[in-house]
Amino acid sequence: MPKSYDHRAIEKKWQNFWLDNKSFRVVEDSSKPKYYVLDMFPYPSGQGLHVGHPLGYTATDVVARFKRMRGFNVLHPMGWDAFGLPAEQYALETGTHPAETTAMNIKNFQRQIKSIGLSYDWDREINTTDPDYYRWTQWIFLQLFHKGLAYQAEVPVNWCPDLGTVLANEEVIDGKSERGHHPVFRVPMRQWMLRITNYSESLLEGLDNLDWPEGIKELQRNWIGRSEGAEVIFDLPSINESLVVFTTRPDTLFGATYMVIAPEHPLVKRLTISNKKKEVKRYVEKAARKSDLARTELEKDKTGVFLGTYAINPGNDEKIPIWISDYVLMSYGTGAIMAVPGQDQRDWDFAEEFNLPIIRTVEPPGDFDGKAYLGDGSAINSQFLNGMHVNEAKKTMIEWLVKNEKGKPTIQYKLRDWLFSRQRYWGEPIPVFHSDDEVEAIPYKDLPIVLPNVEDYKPSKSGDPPLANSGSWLEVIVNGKAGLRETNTMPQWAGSCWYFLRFVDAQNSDEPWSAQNEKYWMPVDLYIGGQEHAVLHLLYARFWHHVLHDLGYVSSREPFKKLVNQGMILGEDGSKMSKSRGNVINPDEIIHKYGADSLRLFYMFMGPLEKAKPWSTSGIQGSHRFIRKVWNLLIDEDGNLSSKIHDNEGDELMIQLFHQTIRKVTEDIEGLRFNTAISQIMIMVNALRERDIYPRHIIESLVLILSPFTPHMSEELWERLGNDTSISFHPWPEYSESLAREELITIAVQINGKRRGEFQVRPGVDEQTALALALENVNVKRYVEGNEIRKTVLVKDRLLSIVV
RNA sequence: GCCGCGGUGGUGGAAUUGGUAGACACGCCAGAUUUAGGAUCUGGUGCCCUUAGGGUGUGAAGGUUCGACUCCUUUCCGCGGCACCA
Repeated sequence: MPKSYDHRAIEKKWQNFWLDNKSFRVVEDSSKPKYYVLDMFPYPSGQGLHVGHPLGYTATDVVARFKRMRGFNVLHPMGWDAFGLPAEQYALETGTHPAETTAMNIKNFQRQIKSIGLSYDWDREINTTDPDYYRWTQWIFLQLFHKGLAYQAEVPVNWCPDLGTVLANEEVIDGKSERGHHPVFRVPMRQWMLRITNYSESLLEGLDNLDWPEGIKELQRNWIGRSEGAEVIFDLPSINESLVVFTTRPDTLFGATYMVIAPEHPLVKRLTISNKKKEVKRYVEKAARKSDLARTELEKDKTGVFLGTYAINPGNDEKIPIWISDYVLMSYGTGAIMAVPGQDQRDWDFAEEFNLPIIRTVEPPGDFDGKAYLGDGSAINSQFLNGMHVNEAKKTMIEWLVKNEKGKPTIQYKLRDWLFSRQRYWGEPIPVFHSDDEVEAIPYKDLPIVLPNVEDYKPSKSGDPPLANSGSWLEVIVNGKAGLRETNTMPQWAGSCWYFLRFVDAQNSDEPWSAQNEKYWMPVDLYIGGQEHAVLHLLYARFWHHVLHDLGYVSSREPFKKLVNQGMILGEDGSKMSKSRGNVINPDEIIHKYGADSLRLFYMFMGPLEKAKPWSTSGIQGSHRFIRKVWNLLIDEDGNLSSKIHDNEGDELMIQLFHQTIRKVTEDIEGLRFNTAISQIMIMVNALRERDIYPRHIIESLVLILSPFTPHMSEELWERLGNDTSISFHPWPEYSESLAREELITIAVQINGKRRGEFQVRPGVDEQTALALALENVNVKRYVEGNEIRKTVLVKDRLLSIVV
């Protein structure tokens, strides 16, 4: 039997108490202000919780507990993002059904999460692989489909043979799959796409008013990649047609000395003269075969082929040669560019390689020694633009283009439509069927389309999904029309695009959520998760939310008001935690050894939430030591409440410190500055320990303000202090500004900018008195004596600066 | 290359409408207690000078100011993201 604090017994006791009493079950209550605090729900992997997970979870939990004590009605839910590759890969290897693996992993995650003492409302737990959940994921897909935002297209996709699936652009990194690093190739296939590009502007604008880290907003802005420019029409006399190019620099039109179109461009064949056909064909085929990896590797050397025909530069009616090159992408703009080597480095490189003319149209500064000049300057060699600076020249040229019907202003985005189908088994079936070459929606009433049991999860080499072999499941008759079900499934992102909406009404079996609950809870007030979801999840979820808003299903345009990214927990050696480095810390072991409260407290004390910080064994020991210190403050060696606790106001200094502490802790938790909140509590505990008497009201408040961080110990101490209700909903202590004020303050004295002494005085002292008091100090006197005081500056209640 | 974030003791970090740099904690040193280890308690701890006291110090260099971790200029280093997007 441990003499002092027994974290294992006490933590178990209160975890059971909270679960048995459903302490954190929340119901809508319009008489109370709401607060929705959300974690990015995890993918329940076989590895169990990583040390990184509980950091964010603890932060939201501290806020949730704090807000409850402040009188808010707090929605704090948890769920499982359980569709996805690993369970399916595991099934391929072992034959265990992904549903089985998933259930097992979820159980393990639940156990781990409960052992941290997180205050979730488990009645709202959700699982994206549950038909009662994905029924509504399918429902939302149909909303998109009926709105024309989901469509099929034969598109070049990122096909990954090793994974047997196509991947989204976002899932391909340097030509390899994000998961597993397998090579990825460009192959045309029939795919489902979501028209996220219709929402480019909306998604961009929405960012402005969000309380998100600037970095994440910038990342999304870059991803959307808006650029303003113009479309310019070039005539193609050889085929008697014209071709539109996009440029951000219409002012450089007079420097366009050749044109480049993408190798995949539909006009390539017709624009090629006969004796170039062979060469062009070879180049086009080579470009098509190139994986993304190869394309990036060959970044340095420009390649291309002259087609033998010409376009007419609308600015000066000059003939310019048309080339193909893989540095022009079919997927951006119009797949064709006007090349202006004088003002674009890529065009310059190409022009140098193939001896094409270079005309500068912007005067570079005298000392400019580079090649292409991208900066501002006066226009030259540009007829009516000459002398104008870039911005004015752009404007003038666009006006000219419009007037002469040679072009118009336009905006381009880098954002592409979202490839939404996967040739995999473990995902939501797409609720449509194919009949006579037509695709039709499954009626809402027939949802969910439940994923059938199959024996073979393996995708075929041809790219046919596993569901293609699922026999009678495929056959469907809707309104007398027979057809075959869609065999592609949705990507893993689908379930997480709306889970925060399901939480507001998790058990509703008639609709995905009720308008009433949505209006009450949404938007999410605080969303905490890893930075790795900066673009993918957060952009997709915002997209769906914007659509749902346009359809009138949600009341707010943006789902997540405030977003915070927790920093990574590094290994004790300061590098990324990984099995191969052998620096992985297992949260289970830490909780067993030091307790959940120690873990929570240490996480919050380590440093700023957003920062990456190394794990520290002596650090967790320190937190554990502090917890025992607090315990020993209240509970004596025999396990009784300390006899030093008295109904007593406390001495003046203690009262002052007490109010300062309440103030700082309150403000710091509000601002998510947990580390400094804890440090302030430590200061108060240290001060209390020096006293012979512990004023009861201060001790009670101490337990209260610690409770968001160390809820188990706080509940236990609260009970031992004689309370018979849970601390979790007890009102947060108030502070008094006047009692927090210092009676006597220390003012530092600087002479010529160097600190030479200090004196104590009541607050609000004026400059003359301060100077007089300062001069009483021997050391100060020494520096001032024999010199003339030229100037004094008094910083109120802080410092007096004397210049001699 | 471009964009974003960061650089403060031996370590994690405090402190920014410009106002006592290093709070709090870890570690370390000394002492107390203990059969020993551990635990606990007390004191010390940026660096340099023997002390009073002084010098110096927030990646580097310069600038503004009575006063700069904080503002400005230049520069170095680390981390994350994007990468032929016309």
